[in-house]
Amino acid sequence: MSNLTLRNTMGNRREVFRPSDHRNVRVFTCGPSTYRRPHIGNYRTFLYEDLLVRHLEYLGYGVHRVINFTDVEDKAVDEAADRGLTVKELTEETHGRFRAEARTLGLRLPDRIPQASRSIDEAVAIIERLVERGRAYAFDGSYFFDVFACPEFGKLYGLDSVRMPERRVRFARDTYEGRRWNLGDFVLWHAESDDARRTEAAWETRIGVGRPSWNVQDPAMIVQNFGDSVDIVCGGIDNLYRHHDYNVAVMEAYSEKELAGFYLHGEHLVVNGRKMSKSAGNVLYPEHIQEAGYYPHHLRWYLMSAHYRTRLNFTWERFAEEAALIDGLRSVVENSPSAAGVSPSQEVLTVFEREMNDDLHAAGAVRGLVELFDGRSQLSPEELQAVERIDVVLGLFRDARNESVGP
RNA sequence: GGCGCCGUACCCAAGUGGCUAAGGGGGCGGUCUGCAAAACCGCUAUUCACCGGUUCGAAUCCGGUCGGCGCCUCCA
Repeated sequence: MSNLTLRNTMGNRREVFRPSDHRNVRVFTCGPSTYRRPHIGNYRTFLYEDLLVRHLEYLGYGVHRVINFTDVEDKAVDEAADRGLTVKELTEETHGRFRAEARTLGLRLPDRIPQASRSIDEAVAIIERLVERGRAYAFDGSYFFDVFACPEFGKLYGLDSVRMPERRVRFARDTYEGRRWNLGDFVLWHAESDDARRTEAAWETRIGVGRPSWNVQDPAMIVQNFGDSVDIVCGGIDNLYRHHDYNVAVMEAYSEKELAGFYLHGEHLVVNGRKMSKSAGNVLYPEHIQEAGYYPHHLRWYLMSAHYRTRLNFTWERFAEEAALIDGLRSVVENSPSAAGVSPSQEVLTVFEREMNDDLHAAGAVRGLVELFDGRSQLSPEELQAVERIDVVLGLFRDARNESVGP
């Protein structure tokens, strides 16, 4: 159906994309934290996922995308407890702001965003089955995943007996806090705590009173929305170690099927060569871009101006250059005469499809347009027609005739 | 300490085996202009951190060295 090639984190190889159903694609993407607001690096990840979904639709697939809120994880409970809120109230606050900012950036979101707090039954069912199969065990009201009952544990990250033998051996010998059997075992269910009770993040269930851990919330939402497997799992690179590999372990122990055909991981946005962090004081939010006099399309383009699997270094100097580039392109598009009934320029479509089918190289597609239109003041009606068609994916030009966009 | 990514001109950056190593910024020179700005034109890496290897051929592959960054704490 398409010539789309994607780099798959599983195996770290480029593979031709083929969903299990040749017409429909199931995409599972990790949503924002519910305990603090997303910064522009978070939005970079959501943007490449947005481009993935839009491009799959361009290629003719029906796409069922889930973006999730893991709203009962430890930090959400802590934050809610600190502020005297329930986790539900905290989630609603975050959710509203996220939707508003996403809309401004042109990120399309599903109408409904699943929440871990609404998939407790699925989480319990998963844990029960893992216990039945000897893959998980209870201790003092909590439940843990037994990594040694899972021979392939760590296969996504590469944590296997070939690459990290000492780690497996160490897991075999140690115990941790007298609770876990092995150091590598991870929690599936937290027994109820005072903070959890206070923030209403505890549920009475067949396996006890408590809440699902981060490691079982995604599997629960996958089961709730897709069943046993999906076509693509997406997220930021930091989700690879100890989140997606745990998801793989849990889901595959549960279903005895492969979780996903493809795993995509986006690299981080860094600022002046350093990772954004609260302690470094270099965290940038969309409002900082707005305050500097830029518009959402500048940020949207900037965040896609490097391939999603390469680290993007934010500097104001480079931001200004990229803003000038996209404005130049937009003004050419804006000055172009439209005409009904013309067929789109094949040359433009070819550049776009070549780049996007090459592991979603949106930056290459746009730079290809810049090269194609170099020195021109306007496009032919056929070229404009093509630009409008591919902009359904890129989302950079639609507002070219309407500058009233603003965060 | 372990694992991984990266190192292309003054700056940013594309390019992952083969025509003369994209592009942008900056700088320099020019056209235009009362002067300037803007715009446009031209110039700005015999070479891709360094050393060695593979190959007819390497920025691209392999080994090593140096340097930067990231991960190894529920951080997209």
